[in-house]
Amino acid sequence: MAKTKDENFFQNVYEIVQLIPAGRVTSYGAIASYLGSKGSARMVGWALIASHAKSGIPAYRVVNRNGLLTGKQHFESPDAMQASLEREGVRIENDQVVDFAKLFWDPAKELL
DNA sequence: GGCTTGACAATCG
DNA sequence: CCGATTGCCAAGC
Repeated sequence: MAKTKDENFFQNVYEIVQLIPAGRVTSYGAIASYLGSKGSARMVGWALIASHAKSGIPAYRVVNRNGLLTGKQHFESPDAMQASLEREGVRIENDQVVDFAKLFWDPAKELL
């Protein structure tokens, strides 16, 4: 395996996303902050796009700060993200996670 | 090597 | 309350 420093950032994102418990969600900013690149939540989103090439990355558990399924458009189907979340017990309303504050999973705290 | 884009976030109007 | 703008950082062209 070619372990280049560049993949480090992506690898970190993949690991965190896979560590998200079912029925829970987190935000890009939280992951970015945990990685140290706080403020650059976009990088997390970019890594998630790359994660699409790799199976086993539940990217649907990652939503924006408002709990809005902004990235659903990047899935096979715009409804796949919501359907997957609802299947795990997460209720979605108007493309937004219900009780997002309760379901929010912060790696900096949970993985403390 | 520089400009553009982007699954965000925060602020301004 | 909602639309537009800026900041952030890395990848793509």
